[in-house]
Amino acid sequence: MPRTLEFNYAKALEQATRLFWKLGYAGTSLRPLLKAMGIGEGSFYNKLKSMDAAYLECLKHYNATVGQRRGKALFSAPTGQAGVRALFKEILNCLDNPHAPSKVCLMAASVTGEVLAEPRLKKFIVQEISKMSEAMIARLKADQQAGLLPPDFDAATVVPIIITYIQGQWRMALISYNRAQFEKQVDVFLTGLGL
Amino acid sequence: MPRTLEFNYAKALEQATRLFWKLGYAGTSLRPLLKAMGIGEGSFYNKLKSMDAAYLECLKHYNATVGQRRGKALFSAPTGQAGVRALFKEILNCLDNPHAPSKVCLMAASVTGEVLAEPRLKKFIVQEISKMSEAMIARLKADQQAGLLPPDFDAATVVPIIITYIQGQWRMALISYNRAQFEKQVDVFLTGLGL
DNA sequence: TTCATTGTGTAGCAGTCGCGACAATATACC
DNA sequence: GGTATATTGTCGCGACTGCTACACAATGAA
Repeated sequence: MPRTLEFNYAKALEQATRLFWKLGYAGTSLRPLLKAMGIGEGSFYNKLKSMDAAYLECLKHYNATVGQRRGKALFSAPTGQAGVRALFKEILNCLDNPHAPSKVCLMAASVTGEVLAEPRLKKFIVQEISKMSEAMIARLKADQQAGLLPPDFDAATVVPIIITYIQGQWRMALISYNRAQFEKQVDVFLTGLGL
Repeated sequence: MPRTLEFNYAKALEQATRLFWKLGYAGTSLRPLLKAMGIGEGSFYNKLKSMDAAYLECLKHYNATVGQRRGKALFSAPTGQAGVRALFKEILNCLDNPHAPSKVCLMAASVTGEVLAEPRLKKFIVQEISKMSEAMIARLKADQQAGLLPPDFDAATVVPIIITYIQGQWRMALISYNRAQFEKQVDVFLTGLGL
């Protein structure tokens, strides 16, 4: 019965995601966003309701694409230990990608007072981080039960440390990034944790 | 020969710092800032020239007060190793302070695309971080020469890892903070690094 | 006192903000 | 074809952005 959507929603969302990724949540205003998406106010508010909602959709889109690759790196490795190292390799690949709108992961960039002030955004971000966290804990505990990690290895403590370190990495990369140095630091860091 | 400043500059700067700290660089607009400082446009632009310049002054003020306490924690300890642990304790104290405008360190909160886009702000931030970094390396190397740390201890690699972890800590605290957990994680983290 | 110098308040500029009203348009079922 | 429904572009609202021009007030030196 209704009229069909005139613009390519998937393509528009991808462009929106890239702009948010480049300029940040607070730094992105409506007009440039519309221009990047190639649509007008009418279409935007018809489909996306508000800026906040649009940002949330972009976060979901980001997680379904870039985030999914990280999950894959973590899970397709033979062991949890190898998975964690593969995850870091994937992160370094992102940092090396010259086509990315920003060095910082869009998710990590959202860990800010401004973004977290929106309850629905905060809920989603907290959810996604704890999802990743719990998955990592599960894999490492499996390693442990298989005898690949010592019995006194405390996955529930180590994983938050890793997540915290990753958060820091995204930020530090904004200041100065050198792959070789990062690789060495990651190795020393993980080795220290017994991984 | 000139007219004297009518308002208390130090007090106004303190208030400005607190507002920037609370709302962030991009989130703080001129009018509320003026209200917090208790002055008008005339006085503001006469003394501070621009918003960017004001933010820089606030960063300097923050470093001279809060930042200085962290430096003290690092340096007044008997050894570098103890200094690092004291630094983390100081950070946790900040996270526990209910009167702070925000959980995140103002400096760490400035490690953002938006802030770093301003060359003068970026220069200052990079400078301060590398100052802290080099000081920490020096202290740990002194420990090493005194035989308190093993000869293969690589301060130049370990210190950036610590800095990175601290950056991550400020962000993670925005999501959920529990002192006991953080303390345990810090302990495991530092112990893993040989500290 | 006179005068140069600087601080302060007011008013307003030109632009942008997110958002909604609205008419025109295109679709799909009857 | 008629009609209900949904998408689209345009226009503009009211509020806010950082910033500046300008008149005026206060100061201290001559």
